[in-house]
Amino acid sequence: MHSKTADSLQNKFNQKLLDKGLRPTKQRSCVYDVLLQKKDHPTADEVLVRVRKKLPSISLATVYNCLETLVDCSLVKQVNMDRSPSKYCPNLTPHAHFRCSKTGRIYDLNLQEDEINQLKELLPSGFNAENFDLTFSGSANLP
Amino acid sequence: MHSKTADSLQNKFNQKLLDKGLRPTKQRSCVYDVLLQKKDHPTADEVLVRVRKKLPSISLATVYNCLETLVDCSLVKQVNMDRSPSKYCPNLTPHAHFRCSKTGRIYDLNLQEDEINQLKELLPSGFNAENFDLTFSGSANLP
DNA sequence: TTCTCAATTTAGAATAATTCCAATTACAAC
DNA sequence: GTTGTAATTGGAATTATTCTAAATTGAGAA
Ligand SMILES: [Mn+2]
Ligand SMILES: [Mn+2]
Ligand SMILES: [Zn+2]
Ligand SMILES: [Zn+2]
Repeated sequence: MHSKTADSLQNKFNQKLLDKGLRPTKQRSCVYDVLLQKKDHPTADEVLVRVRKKLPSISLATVYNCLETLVDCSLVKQVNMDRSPSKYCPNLTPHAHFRCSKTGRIYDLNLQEDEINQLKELLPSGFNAENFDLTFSGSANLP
Repeated sequence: MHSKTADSLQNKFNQKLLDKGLRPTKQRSCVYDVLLQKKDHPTADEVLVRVRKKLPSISLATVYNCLETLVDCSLVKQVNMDRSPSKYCPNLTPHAHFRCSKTGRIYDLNLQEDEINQLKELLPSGFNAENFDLTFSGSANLP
């Protein structure tokens, strides 16, 4: 597969916001860019620090507002683990997460369609899942 | 299998606490009993209300302390969903959760050993999971 | 272009779950 | 019974997030 161009991502951003009657402001755009540039599941605080490199006067309230808007527009996923601060992820494909207990680093584990079907087979009859949340934790020994 | 008697559960409770050099106090015992009596994943606030039927002067701080102790002793699991208050569950067998979006009710989905192995097969090599957290949400249509 | 006005941003206050703290109480061992 | 540590308690503190009300922005109307 080809990776998305900056332009096609920009178009997707504009489109999804306009679809909901919302404005593609520079704050929203910058928050979204920050998430695309380093896909490490930052918290709102970390997003604030990164966005301020471009928009030094943006407020934390606005970062929270923008993140909520991006989640509502299905441009970003909100990721919650235990009771730690929410993290944000621009990977919209169905995926699980792995948190390394040593480093705290979070990895995306992309899932194939058949793997998702396997997951849903865990449900007894009568249960109809629209969503799932799967997080592993342990140690990652990567090359 | 036979279900555990009240006595054998009492023994397990005493044993696990004593193993860690902790006292099986009436507050800890009562919090644990409340979780066993109605396995509906109550929050700390809900546990407080139930425990006060037996111990009217117990404090919320003590409920939090007791729940933390029970989790540390592997008598109870702490269950977190999104950013809602922590819930507590005495089911120690590996299981997933299903939250009905209509009623908010939470169901345990017990998993067989082979199903757990299936889950761990989702991990690429280099990832070693000690734990997993699997939560479905959707609508439950039960008989 | 200027005007208008709803949408957005902003700073700071408020909220809510949880943790911390310092004082009291309980209780096991001596 | 005294002592010493663990546990409980009420209230203060913490922290992530949401709310509020005022200022700013910017797209479309005039
Ligand atoms: Mn944060
Ligand atoms: Mn609660
Ligand atoms: Zn992710
Ligand atoms: Zn459970």
